Amino acid sequence: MRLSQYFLPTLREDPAEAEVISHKLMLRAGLIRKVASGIYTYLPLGLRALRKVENIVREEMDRIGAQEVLLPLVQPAELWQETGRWEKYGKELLRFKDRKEHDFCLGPTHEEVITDLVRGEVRSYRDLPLILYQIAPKFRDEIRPRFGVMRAREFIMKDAYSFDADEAGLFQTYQRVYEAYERIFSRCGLKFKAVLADTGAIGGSESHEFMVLAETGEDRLAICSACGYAANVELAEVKAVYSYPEETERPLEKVSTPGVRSVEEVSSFLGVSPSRLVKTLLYLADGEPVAVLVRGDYELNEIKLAKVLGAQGLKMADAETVKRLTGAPVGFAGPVGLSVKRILADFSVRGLKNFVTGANQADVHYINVNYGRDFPEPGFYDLRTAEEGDPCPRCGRPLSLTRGIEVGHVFKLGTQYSATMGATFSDREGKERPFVMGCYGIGISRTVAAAIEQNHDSAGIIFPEEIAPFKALLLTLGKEPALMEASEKIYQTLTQAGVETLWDDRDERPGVKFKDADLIGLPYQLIVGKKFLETGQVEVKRRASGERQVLAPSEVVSYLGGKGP
RNA sequence: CGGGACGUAGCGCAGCCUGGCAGCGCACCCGCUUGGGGUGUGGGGGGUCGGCGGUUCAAAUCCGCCCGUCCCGACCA
Repeated sequence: MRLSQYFLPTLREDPAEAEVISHKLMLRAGLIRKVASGIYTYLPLGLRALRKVENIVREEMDRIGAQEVLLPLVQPAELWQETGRWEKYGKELLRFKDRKEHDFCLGPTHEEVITDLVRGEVRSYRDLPLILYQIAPKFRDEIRPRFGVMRAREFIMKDAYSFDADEAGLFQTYQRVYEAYERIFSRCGLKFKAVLADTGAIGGSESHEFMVLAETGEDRLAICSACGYAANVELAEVKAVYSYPEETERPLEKVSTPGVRSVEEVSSFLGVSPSRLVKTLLYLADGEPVAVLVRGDYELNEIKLAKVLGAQGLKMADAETVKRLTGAPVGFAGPVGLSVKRILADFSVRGLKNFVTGANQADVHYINVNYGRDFPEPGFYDLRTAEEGDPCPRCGRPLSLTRGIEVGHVFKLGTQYSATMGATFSDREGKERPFVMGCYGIGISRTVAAAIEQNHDSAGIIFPEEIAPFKALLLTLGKEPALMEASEKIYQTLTQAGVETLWDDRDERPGVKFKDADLIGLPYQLIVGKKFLETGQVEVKRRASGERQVLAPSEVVSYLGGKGP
């Protein structure tokens, strides 16, 4: 492709709307343009990168025997009503009516559609296992789209669904997909980690997330370098043992703490370490009030809490509810005399004596609080978020925390969709059984963004070779006929040899061409300029290392791995 | 949805407080110049100042409502 005719609008300056690096670079390098919040157009260069990722995914999915289909983006309400998700899914599901006033939605995921397809067509255990996948747009009306295509409302996803006869089959299929994912992200040139994950809204029994390691990632990961345990912190079990020195219980006492609410404030006001504070958090679990006690220096994990409570919907009590339950404004809740029926505590509170809590009264805290004496002993559970240095739940060595971008997610679904939708097959004995399902996603557009987040420098993108839109950029520096002729010849030769080459044949100064070259980040830059006129040699610069070497034009093709004539 | 910021040429911004000719840089078009890291120079085109309403002799500027965008928190590939 000749750059003089290629639709590649690059920007000199960072667009004001972009905050994270991948977003800035994708806009500046002419990969994407925004149409509305969370909705993007892919320009030719961006689309090529997207297609590279898609093709890797396609090859690896096909390799494990998965078959590609294309499911509709627009889906009828009836299917969603069958599984109950029409009501449960929430506002991310964009609903609308057609001209006949029938309800439809834009597909945020496709379990219903695929299960509907398979229940109609697959009758026998002989046809199993079956893995179907698609690479297609999804729409999720995210509350807050951000970071460009990293968290967009419309995005490209590969979603796969597996159907097995039994749990053992699902186990094997899950394993095969898991391994395919490892190959996919390795081939994309990414540093990633598969971690244990929560199953969230999709549901299911076991799940792993594939995380691209990056500082800007929205997820926190707990990793054990000793035994290889890796989990999203939202899930990571805390097995810490808390040993508190023996203390005699001192008399309960009220202290005046005017306007002092947060753990930090109380801690510095009373001159007591946050670990001697117990915060009382009020939640509504399916509408029922619950109080949760967590040591002041730890963070409550809402996912763990929801699981312990078996609650579908869990939300923090709003200021009014807090006032109603405690009789005090937010910031002064405590377990002593609290009229909430259910009180839970994190293990970190067990054994703690003479701690500080709110007194359910404005501007007052209690000191020397002891459970069992001042309020009934609560049930103790693992309710806090894992922290750096907590013992690994598997081997006990200290965990380290890092950040990641979720690019893939695999779930064991079991029979929850097939059973509710009546998707069954005949087993060997002729008995009807529900399919045992799995589902497997990859954010294609997010993978491109994550790759850029992980591979860039101050000058621009450094595309990993496998997903680069082109392999090489040929830069012609100058207008002399000899340069243009030689460049043309190199360009033709490379193209014919199957080396995807973009030729910067524009009438621009060298500086402009170099800046754009580094910005768009193709792996190789082939420079034909003054030195070529002097020596007849082409200078090859690797974008990643900056390493340069000179080659005769005839050597360039084989250097870049082109096919011979 | 709560909290914060912003909306002026394609992009990045100034002007607004204190109402009075709509500006700067980049990009774009024409000329000359230059030609290995965003060359220099001369000329030129491009604006419902987010929208609607109000105040005023006069509104980008003051007031009200609305829309949009971005950032921070609860969702997810």
